[in-house]
This record gives sequence, structure tokens and C-alpha cells, in this order.
Amino acid sequence: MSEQAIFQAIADPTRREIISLLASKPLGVNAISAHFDMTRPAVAKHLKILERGNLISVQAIGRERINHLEPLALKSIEDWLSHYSHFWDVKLSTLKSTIENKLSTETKS
Amino acid sequence: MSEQAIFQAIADPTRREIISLLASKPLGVNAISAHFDMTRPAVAKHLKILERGNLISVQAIGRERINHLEPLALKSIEDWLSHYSHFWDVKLSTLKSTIENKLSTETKS
DNA sequence: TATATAGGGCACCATAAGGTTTCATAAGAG
DNA sequence: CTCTTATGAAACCTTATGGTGCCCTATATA
Repeated sequence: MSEQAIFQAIADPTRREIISLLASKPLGVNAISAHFDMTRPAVAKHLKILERGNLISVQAIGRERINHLEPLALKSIEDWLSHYSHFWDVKLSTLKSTIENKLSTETKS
Repeated sequence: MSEQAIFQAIADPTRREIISLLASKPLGVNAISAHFDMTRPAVAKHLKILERGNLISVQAIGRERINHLEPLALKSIEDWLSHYSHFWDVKLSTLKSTIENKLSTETKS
């Protein structure tokens, strides 16, 4: 839930690769570790960290635990970036603040 | 230069706070460490990591070394995020049109 | 010149992070 | 019931990380 958990989760290249993998298809621990040159417990640890950052959700089917990507959690990163991104990208932050302004004036009136 | 250096740089909460500090004003090492409950060498190490990720540049003036934020380096993060952001971008634009519809019906009535 | 100030650099320490091996358990398949 | 497969979990090792204290050099300034 903490923002730090997400920043930490995406800091590791292996975990970013796992995210990339799960983006195309939900997978179990074994299927994921097949893509890496490391043992299953190592991958399982990475998955736990990703889960702690709410970047993946786990769905147990029988004896399998399928890991699903939860991309919405990445929005915190986007939000943090928006404080600085106006430097190169005015478009998105303008859209965001426009919406927020409209929302606040709406609720006020 | 490496993408990993940037992800690693923003993974630490202290470094993100330093980024936030430098966003408002370029500062020297001493001025920065005055904001934290840690010694100057510790802050200097963080600065070195930020520099390695090209997130700050250093300008030497006399005996002072002023650290400037280089927000453009954060674009790599934005680029990486863009692979997944469509998930919530759809939501956001939907929200936008919803609001605009509400606003137009409001002004019409 | 003497002295205070800004900062670099090194040695050291404790803990966290990433990995392995090994063992245990739970659920399908024969 | 037995065997295989999917996974969790603990113990352990090695290296990275974040921090400290201490000492050095360079530049201002009284």
C-alpha cells in the first residue's frame, strides 16, 4: 500500500521483466521461473515483493497460484512523475489538472 | 546512462526527497543535508547515485558545488510506464469526457 | 596569516537484498 | 494408495546499501 513498496518493487530489473511477462499473460511461479536463469524460490521472492507493492494479484486454482498483473498500481509512479514531467510533457499534466480543477469547481458549486 | 541507474536512483525515499528539494532550487551538499537527519557524507553518497542516474548535474562555483535537478532523465521512467499506462489512461479520458458532458449540460440548462 | 567553511574520500559497521539448497505440504494423475 | 507436480518456507551465504566518524584539501574571510 505504501508508495515506497512500489518504487522498491520496480527497482529490480528481474521484477520489471516479470511485470513485462505478466503483461501478456497471467502465469504461475514455475512458468515464470522458466524464463529466468535462477531458481524458483528466487522468483517466488520477487513475486512476493511485487505483491507487497500491489503490482500483482494472486488467484489460486487448485494447487496452482496464478499471478495477475495489476497495472493500476503503477499510477502512483505516474503521479509522482507528474510533479516533474511538465518539463518535457505538458500535455498529460495539463489534462490531469484540468480534470482536477473541473472536479473541484463542480463539487464546490 | 543505463536505465537501471535511474530506477535505482528513485528507489530510495531520501533521494526522492532530494529530488523534490532540488526541484525548487539548486543547492550545495551542506544545504541539502541541513534538511535531513543524517550526516553530510550520507547525503553526498545519495547525490553521487543521483548523479550516476543523470538526475542531477553539478556546477562548481568557487568552493561550492551546486547540484541542479535534471528532470529530463525521468523521461525513461515515463517511457517505461507508457507500456502499461493505457490501462488507466482509458479510465482517465473516460472521466474527462464524462465531466465535459456534465459541464456542457450544466451550462445549457 | 590565521581561521572558519564547503566539500571529497576513506575505513568501518549493521542491515537489507538477492540468491541457493533443502525440506515440507497440497493437489492432480496413474 | 502412490507418485508426480506446484508451491511454500526455513536456513544460510554473499554482496550491496545506507549510514557513521575521521581526516584531508581548497577557498573565503577576519
